[in-house]
Amino acid sequence: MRASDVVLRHLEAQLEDGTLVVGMRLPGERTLAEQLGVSRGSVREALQVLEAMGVLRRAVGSGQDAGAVLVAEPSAPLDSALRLHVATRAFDVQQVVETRMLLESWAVGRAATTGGSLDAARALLADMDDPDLDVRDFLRLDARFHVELAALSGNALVALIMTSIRGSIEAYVQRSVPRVTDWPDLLAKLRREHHAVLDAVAAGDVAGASATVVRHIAEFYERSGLQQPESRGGG
Amino acid sequence: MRASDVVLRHLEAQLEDGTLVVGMRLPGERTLAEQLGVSRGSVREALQVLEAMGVLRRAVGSGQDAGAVLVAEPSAPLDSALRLHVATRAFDVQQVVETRMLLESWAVGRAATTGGSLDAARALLADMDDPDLDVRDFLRLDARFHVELAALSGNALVALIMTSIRGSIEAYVQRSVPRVTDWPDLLAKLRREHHAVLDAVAAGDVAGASATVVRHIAEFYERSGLQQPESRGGG
DNA sequence: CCGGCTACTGTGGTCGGACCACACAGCTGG
DNA sequence: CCAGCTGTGTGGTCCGACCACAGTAGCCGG
Repeated sequence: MRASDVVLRHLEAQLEDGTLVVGMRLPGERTLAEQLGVSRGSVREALQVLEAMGVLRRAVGSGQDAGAVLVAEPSAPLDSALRLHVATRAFDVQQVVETRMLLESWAVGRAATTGGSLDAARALLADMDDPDLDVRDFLRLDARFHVELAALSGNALVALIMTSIRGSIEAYVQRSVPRVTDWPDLLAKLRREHHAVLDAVAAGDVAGASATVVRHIAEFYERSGLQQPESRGGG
Repeated sequence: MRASDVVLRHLEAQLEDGTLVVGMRLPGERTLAEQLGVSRGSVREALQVLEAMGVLRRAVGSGQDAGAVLVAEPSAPLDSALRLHVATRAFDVQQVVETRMLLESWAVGRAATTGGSLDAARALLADMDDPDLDVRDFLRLDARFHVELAALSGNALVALIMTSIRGSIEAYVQRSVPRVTDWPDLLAKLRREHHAVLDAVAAGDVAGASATVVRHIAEFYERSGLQQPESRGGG
């Protein structure tokens, strides 16, 4: 058992039994080290892992915001883990895209039945309708729009996985920009489809929303050269 | 920019451009520290994060297996991250179960169309048919069976998320054991349904496989008291 | 009495050095 | 030829020191 594992287990146990709750401040590194009988370096290694996992945030200085504060940022670890493992070629981009279609088609279908507020999504679409928008800015807004769609499902875990998936393939998408020959045409198509998806959600059309979003995603990846046409998923 | 971030970015960049590939050994901590102009402690903090992310494995001693070796264990980070964030109450168990139904129904549907070998899954079912099996051992085999189903979809990312989801709610499932009153009856039902799912997959019955597995999961969580009956997902 | 400047204190961030346990490689003596 | 010892490089751990930073308390001048 490594010393940093002792720290990790100690903190995880306190999280689980409610001794530590989100928003609370951890003791200082030196204090923690003395309490657990390990060196400050070992404490730091453990805290580094927890920070990477999105469980805490560290800040220097003094006052309320300083020190190690417990937070709940579950997207942080999934994001970097997916990115790292796409980098190690543990998955190919195609499987990631396939998973994205699966989750997103379910999410919009769910959103169509529950009927939360679509204001945020509509606002994003309005921003994206700006004809002077740079392609890369458009893609950034596009990512936020799709994450917003996932959030409308009401399932935080699905929304989180969607966010991470977008993040992990973000670099690939941005890199595909020069490969597309007719951006104006593609952008117009994407804008049409975005509105169609949101209209279907607003109308409560589950099947229509799901089908539209799957087609939308598949065709985008085909035209940007990131995916082979035959490998569609979702449903 | 923290010193450990310098190390992380350096290694991630080398992973991405193929300078580092899985199976390769990293330079020693002291060497890496000197190359990047940071202290060994900072290198260790970065390596600790990468190890938690399942990107490398560290071992003391000398020889081929010693040192920091690049691996691809994408399930490690998702597993601990999900567990940690369920502990911080960032998601409730119900959303996790809902996501599980979504992914697994898609996976068995996909398995029904692609038609890989079902031998491993059948072997697990044979083990689970042992009438002398302890309930907790049955649940362990059950977990492996469902992960195997997800793997049959051919999508490593979906299988991975499934594995992590199972891991994150494993403790809850095991804790529910005392609450179930009629285990023999429930076990018989689960066994019947497992065979039904696999038969549907073998027969290429996409809709049947998906519907069966969703019902199977939902009813298990209802009877074990982990989920409210009305919140079924999947599609 | 008030405002601004100035130490002071506690935080994380970083560094260098030292020592340990470990495991393999190679030498050495029987 | 083989057993055992020794050397070497690895990660694991600890210590002590210093830094930058950000609030806070207290001082000092107006």
